[in-house]
Amino acid sequence: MFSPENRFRDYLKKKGLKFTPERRLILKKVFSLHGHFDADKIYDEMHKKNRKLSRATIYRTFPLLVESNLVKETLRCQKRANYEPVFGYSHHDHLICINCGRVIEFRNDLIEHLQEKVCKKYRFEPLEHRLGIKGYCQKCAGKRQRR
Amino acid sequence: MFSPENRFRDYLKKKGLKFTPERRLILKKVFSLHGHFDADKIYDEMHKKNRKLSRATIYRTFPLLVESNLVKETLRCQKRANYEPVFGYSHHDHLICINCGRVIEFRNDLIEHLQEKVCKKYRFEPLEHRLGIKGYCQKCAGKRQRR
DNA sequence: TTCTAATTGAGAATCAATCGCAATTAGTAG
DNA sequence: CTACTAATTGCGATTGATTCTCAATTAGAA
Repeated sequence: MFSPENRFRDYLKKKGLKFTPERRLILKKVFSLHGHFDADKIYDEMHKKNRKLSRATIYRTFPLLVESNLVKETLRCQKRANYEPVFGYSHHDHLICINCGRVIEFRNDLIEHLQEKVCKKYRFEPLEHRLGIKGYCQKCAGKRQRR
Repeated sequence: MFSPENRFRDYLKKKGLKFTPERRLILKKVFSLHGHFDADKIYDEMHKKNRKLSRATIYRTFPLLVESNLVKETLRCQKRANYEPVFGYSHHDHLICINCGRVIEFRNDLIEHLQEKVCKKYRFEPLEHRLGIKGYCQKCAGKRQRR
């Protein structure tokens, strides 16, 4: 009963917006990629499959997906905005290579637990957190040494 | 003996670069602000004080300040790149109240340590990390309950 | 089936950041 | 101190991502 599409339809209806073929396609593509994506990625994938749709539509659809809590924007490492699905995926944090853009996902329960403790200490009620570590991945760190 | 300027001079000399008046001015401004800044902030501050210098020079100087470990780029959540000084400032993370905007700074060495361990595990060379927890501060959480 | 507000695509506009180039200059070597 | 040269500057043009404008189209309620 619960699927990204259902949630998206509900959200759109509640807002008086329409569930168009374009929005359905973008939604499907987003959830078929199983990972991070950006506007260009979606654009290219669509055009590869011969389904043309404009960049404007893609850029207009992303905020709706975020608002309906289906995806979230990740900490941006480069210039372009990057997203990842949240519906059906569990929480994790990121290592972001500032050279090649590679993103390594990790989950550390002890860190999560300590965050909760910090919140308790300050009587802070957490809703969401982001932990991003920027640096060089193994490959790029190696290349740097050799310079 | 150790000052941002000394460190910057050393860095520039080591790289065969020059310590120009423009670079000195930018450096001074950056460290007189005691907080986050971006290219436009520096540009405006300069022009307020009647010291004109071009945006290009500012954009060209920031990477040098980062490379010499005087400032760091914060993980960007908005469009424009944002920086903060590191020389003379100690690391901290943030609890951010999404209701009143209050920012609580905290430091937890165990979390820091665990982050290092994660990096080691993935052979990732960390340069900078940012942990932000969004939610409600004590005051605002209280108000919410009563609603 | 009708009607209307929402949506689309295409291209123009915007905004941050970078680049190319001619004129200038810091700082080293005499 | 002077000459020299590679680095630097400002300017304006350029790039690249994203947003906007607007006429034509369409989802979906009535």
